[in-house]
Amino acid sequence: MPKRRSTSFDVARLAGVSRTTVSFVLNNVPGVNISEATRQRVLEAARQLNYHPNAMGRKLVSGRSNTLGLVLRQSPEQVFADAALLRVMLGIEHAVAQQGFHVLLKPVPPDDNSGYLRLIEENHVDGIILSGPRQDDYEIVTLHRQGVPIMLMGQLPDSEIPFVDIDTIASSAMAVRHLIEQGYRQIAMITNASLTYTSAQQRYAGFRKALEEAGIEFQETWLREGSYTPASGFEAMADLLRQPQRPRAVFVASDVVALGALQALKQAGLRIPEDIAVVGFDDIPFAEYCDPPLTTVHLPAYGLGWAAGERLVRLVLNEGLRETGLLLDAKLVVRKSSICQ
Amino acid sequence: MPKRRSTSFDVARLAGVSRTTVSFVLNNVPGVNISEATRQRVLEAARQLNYHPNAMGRKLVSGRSNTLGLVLRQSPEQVFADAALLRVMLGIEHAVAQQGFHVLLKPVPPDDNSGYLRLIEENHVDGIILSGPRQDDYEIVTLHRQGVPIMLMGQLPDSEIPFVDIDTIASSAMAVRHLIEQGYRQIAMITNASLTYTSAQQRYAGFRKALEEAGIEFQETWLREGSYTPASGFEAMADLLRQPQRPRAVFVASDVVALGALQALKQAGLRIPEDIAVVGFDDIPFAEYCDPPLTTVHLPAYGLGWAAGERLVRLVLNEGLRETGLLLDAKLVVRKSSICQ
DNA sequence: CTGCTTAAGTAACACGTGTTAATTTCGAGG
DNA sequence: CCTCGAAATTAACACGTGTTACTTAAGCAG
Repeated sequence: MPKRRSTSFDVARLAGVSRTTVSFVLNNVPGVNISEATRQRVLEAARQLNYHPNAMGRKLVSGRSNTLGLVLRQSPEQVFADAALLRVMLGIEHAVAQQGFHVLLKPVPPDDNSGYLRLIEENHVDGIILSGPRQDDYEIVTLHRQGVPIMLMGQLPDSEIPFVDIDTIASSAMAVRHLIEQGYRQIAMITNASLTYTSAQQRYAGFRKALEEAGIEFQETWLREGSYTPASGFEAMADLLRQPQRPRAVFVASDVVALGALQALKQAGLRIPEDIAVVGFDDIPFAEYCDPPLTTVHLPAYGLGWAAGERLVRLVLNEGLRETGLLLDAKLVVRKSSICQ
Repeated sequence: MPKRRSTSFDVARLAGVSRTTVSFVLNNVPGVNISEATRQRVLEAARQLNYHPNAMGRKLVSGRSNTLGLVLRQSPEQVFADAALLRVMLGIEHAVAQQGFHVLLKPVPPDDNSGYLRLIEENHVDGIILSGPRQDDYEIVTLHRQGVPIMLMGQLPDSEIPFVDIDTIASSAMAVRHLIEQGYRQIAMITNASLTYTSAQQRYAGFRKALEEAGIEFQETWLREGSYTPASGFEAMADLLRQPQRPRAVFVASDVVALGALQALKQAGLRIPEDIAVVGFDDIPFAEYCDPPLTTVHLPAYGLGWAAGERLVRLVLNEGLRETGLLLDAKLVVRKSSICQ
């Protein structure tokens, strides 16, 4: 039971060569000549000592930590409610693990704008994936200017920072178009979050776009703001039902919020979709098991994470990107909540 | 715009002292005498150069990385379905961040038993939090024997490895007792996972215990195995309903699985809780917004994470633990699915 | 045998820090 | 003026690796 971890020096001594040779052999350095005999001797010695190069020493000299920071700017409540986040994380991890990178988790509450600076100041991470970027986040712009590799999940208007996102406007327009094709024309909307968030704005824009294309005029009184939680959806929907004129369909720009909205509808004694149709957004795992199953826009969460990770690694390795932004396609998943038989 | 990060050497030069003095001042080393004048000069120089000690160098010499690995042994599907995981993660992060530690995310599929060995072999992390330990996971036992700090989330029978968990047997017994107190005596169970998992076994044991205490004899035909997903719950419940004799209540040992079960009940035209009562486990955020809202055992996910993180840090810092295992209390959340008016 | 080229291997430096042991400074007591 | 001890500061080593420049051995043509 060897207490001390064995170093490259130990391997060198056992193999009867220099430490340099060990490094050459184990890293397969190209353009260096090592005889097959010594190569085998080194490999055998390394195996025998169960040698694994210490990451620290390696990092120190290479200047790279082979670690990426995943920074979550959402508040704890939002994080809890974000069912897609886990899939995003797995996507990131699988993508970067292939290149030998690791993922460091760093939640930073919205009111703390410098909490993640240390990660790169102290060289803890080589780059940052920022989930839920906020418009007033100047630090991230500064960081990007200084050349720190950054990948946004979601977009930040008027910035040159690379990002990965879905084509939100097109996707939400697709969802609303689906309702229109089903014959609905009196359509309300509940947003996923306050309209100060980029993503909320875009989902709203798609809604407006689809209405416009169909020549349907928008009812200002049929817009409500959700805020990530089922509770907010419940409130918004209850408030909507108090309006003199009741919409025939609702586009709720978040499945989580839609869960609350569904409950409000049931409490009001309304049938779905007979009395009022509902379409959500995100396709959380439970959307399929709602009552009724929820028609929604499938967010390719795993793919988003994968793309973000893969692209950030390219940035760190200085391989460059073809285009700054990448927009993935979302698909509409039609279930019972919007199909009036 | 200084391209190169400034080092402690730069600070030393600017302050006109040696690098050693800089280290002493910035680390507030006790028992060393530094005149107030030079102390201020060093601090000012550090501020002026925006100096932050490079984590690599620090780690190399201290032998500690100040990073903990969060290893997820569940399959991707399980991870997706595990709604509590995010709260656990946040709990861990908040607890260890207070002590200056970071969290590295490392999903390791069940069929890969050595994927996380590198994390500690290469000294990437100082300790490991293992979520979803498996019985056949010999590596973790070996690691523990070698003195690697490890904290389990969940228990591993016949092992001395420190763990954090809820008192699962008591908690699930509490849930079943609640049903019994409501007057139900014909109670079926759907497990959260295959009974090869410790957690599934314990939840089942609690079920049996509550029945026994109430003098109710157990019906072998009323037990079904779920496997983390709503789909598995749907199947299990549908199969249960095919039995000649129908139970009057069901204890589903996972809210996620329960969602599928609920749907199966509705498709069969049964009313909840009038025809059949349902109690879940975990209290996922959506349990409150099911139809009907689900009675369930509230898993203190954030607290579990926090405790695991805090205790692992103690292990890493060699502060020792009072007891190997820590059992947190879970609470029953009574909602409509089990209250027949 | 000489001179040149190539294969094989290594000494030495760099990375940025923490820490021990040694050195210098300085004031006071004799 | 000398000495001694405490206060203040630093030289030097350690951590474990990657990499450059250099040395040695060997092969081969002339």
